[in-house]
Amino acid sequence: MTRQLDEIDRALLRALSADGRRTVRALAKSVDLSEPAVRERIQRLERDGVITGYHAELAPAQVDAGTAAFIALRFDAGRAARDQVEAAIHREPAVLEAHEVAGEDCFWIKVRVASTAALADTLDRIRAIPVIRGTGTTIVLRTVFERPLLSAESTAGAADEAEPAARA
Amino acid sequence: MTRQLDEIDRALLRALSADGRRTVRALAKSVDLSEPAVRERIQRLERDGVITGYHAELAPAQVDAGTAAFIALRFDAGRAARDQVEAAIHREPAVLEAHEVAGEDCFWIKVRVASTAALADTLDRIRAIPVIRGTGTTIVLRTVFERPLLSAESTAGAADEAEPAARA
DNA sequence: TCTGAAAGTATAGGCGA
DNA sequence: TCGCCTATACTTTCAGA
Repeated sequence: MTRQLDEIDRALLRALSADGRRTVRALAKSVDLSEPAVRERIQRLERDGVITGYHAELAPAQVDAGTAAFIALRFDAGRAARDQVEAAIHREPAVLEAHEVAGEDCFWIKVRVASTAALADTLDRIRAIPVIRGTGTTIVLRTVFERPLLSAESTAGAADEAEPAARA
Repeated sequence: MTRQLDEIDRALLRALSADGRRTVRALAKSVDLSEPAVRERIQRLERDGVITGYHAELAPAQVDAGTAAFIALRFDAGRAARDQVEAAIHREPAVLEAHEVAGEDCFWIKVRVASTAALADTLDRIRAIPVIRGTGTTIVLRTVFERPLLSAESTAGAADEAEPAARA
């Protein structure tokens, strides 16, 4: 059910990806359509699951999440074990991403915690999941950058898009 | 310059992290403060860099980003080489995250592209950066979940927070 | 904390491809 | 029929007392 997106849809997605609070009015101006037309499109993008939500981006260090790490997980074969691991890591608030990867490891997860001590605690709880057979932790010394999907796409032609956001 | 956040600030951050478009009115109701008081707090959180932006979340598969991979980069020692790599990968739209990590590898980056063919192209360009000495790619077979900071925190007490969002 | 003005959002009805 | 437009009613935000 992959909708076909035209250039206007993509421009709206780029704009909302960069600034999720941009007003319909501003969007309408930048794509040169009327407000109702733009609202229509955005609602369709939401309904069709192209836009899956809107979120504030927070500075990790300011919300007790200044320490990041990737953890590779190896665990017993079989769907039951995998489901158990998924449920357990989903319950850990520090785990922000979980990916099933090719290769020897089964999962790679990204965690953000307040300190290395907190990382140790999280790691202890993960190692305590019964089916887990091993973990490998890679500490992040510095996050160079993180950005949302599409935000780096060239705006090719439409010379708008500035930055930050700030409510209104 | 780490601001001290009280429980109300944290509740606001949780709410905006889960739904970046929630209105001041709704937020005010959920934390039981007046609207101006809440607006005040949010503006301060933005000014102080706790909230660094607002973004729409997009379904990767629908925007030519259905294939994810992590790439470990090894490159020449020294600040000049590092700066060069940073600049080069920042120019690659497919690179969504870049982290300097402890261990043998220098950087770990996360990429999202349309296909494995596109991944090969991206990888070629990265390998072509002069100072790069080696890469190691780990393909993501399936992303189990991804979530924003704070979104998994228990709402402890305030029984609100539902979901998706959708403009108004 | 409240109130009025300004800005933004939603809905309806009509036009043209 | 579908997508866009104009016009109007409504909600939210914001500044000053």
